[in-house]
Amino acid sequence: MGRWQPGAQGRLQQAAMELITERGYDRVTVAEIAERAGLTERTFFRHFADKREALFAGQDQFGESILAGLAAAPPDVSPLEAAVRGVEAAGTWLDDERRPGARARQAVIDAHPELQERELIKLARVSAAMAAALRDRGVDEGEAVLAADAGMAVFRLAFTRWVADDGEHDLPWHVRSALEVLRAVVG
Amino acid sequence: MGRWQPGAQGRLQQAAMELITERGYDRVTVAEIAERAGLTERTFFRHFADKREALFAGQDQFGESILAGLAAAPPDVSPLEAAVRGVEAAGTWLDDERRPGARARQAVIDAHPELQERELIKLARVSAAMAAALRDRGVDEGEAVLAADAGMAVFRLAFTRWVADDGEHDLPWHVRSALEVLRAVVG
DNA sequence: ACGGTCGATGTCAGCCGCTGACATCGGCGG
DNA sequence: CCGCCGATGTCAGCGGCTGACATCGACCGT
Repeated sequence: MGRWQPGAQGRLQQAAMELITERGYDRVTVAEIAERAGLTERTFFRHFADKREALFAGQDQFGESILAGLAAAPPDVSPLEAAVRGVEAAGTWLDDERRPGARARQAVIDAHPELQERELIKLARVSAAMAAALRDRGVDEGEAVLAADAGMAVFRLAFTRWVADDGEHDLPWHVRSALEVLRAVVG
Repeated sequence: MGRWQPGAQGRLQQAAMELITERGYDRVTVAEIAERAGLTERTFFRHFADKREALFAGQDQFGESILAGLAAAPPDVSPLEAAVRGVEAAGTWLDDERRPGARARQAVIDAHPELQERELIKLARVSAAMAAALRDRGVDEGEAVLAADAGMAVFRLAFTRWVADDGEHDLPWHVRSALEVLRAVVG
């Protein structure tokens, strides 16, 4: 056995989630999170760039699965369809097993503006990456940006409904459903 | 003449903008901003909730002009058209005279992630307010959200192009232009 | 004119997020 | 067995932000 318990980062994430759900984000200090994880405040900041980030680790995989899904779309589909294939792929990553965790996490985020800010910029960066990928496929700049933003808007509505949903439909289903709503609104 | 020079808030905003463009956001302290404005750090925080907010005061008017524009749209236009009328109205508020200021401000924001976060949540709140206004008009929940988000996406693209534009077109023109792009992408 | 209230500001102490610099110490390769 | 490496601890310190209390000119009513 090593000098340290393994899984420091995971323990920090879990401790953060627990304490924040118990007391609320701003009534928990980083030192307390670290203490519950058996570490020091300084070590917390070696694993996460700031306090908020402890709740957003793993989001990278989410963004990558979207980009992979977009890249896997045939070259002849429309830009919007390609973007939707991306968020649909993320929908298979967020399967039913992850729904309770996603729900709890979203409740925490919805209750704290500073966490909403962080989530928004993460989504905006994914959207920008989608737009860049579409441009690389030869899509015009403006169309790429709007297709990516529209795809992300579809995802957000789908995700909201999936989180509120009691297991009747999976996330890809909600994505397709939201896409139909978008078509009705714009078309 | 009063005990204090008038326009404290405006002086703080100007001082913040100057110092940040000179040195960059994170190399300026609130105490320095306050000092240049002839005030103390504590007073800064009586005018602004936090350091970032000094660069976002006046945004309320922007959001209100959007909502006013939306409310002024005839009841028989489509939800998306109503949302676009809103952002178009904001486009008349951001006239040619304000373009240099908007450009400088946007350059500062683009250079600092924490400011981007703040901008994103402000736009998200305006979008949520637009969606609520559309719901009040009798629009279905999902359609309202997507129409508002789509309208905001159109605005963001239009604003980006307007800022980069050398005065050839005004913002409402860019809004209509971006809307056509959206229709091409989704339709 | 006077006294009292009000409101914007100043002052001060203090918490917390976050960082740089340096020390510690077990694991592991040579 | 030695020495390097890497995760962690320790410590000092800055800057954002807040609560509590003091200050003092303006304004209002008498």
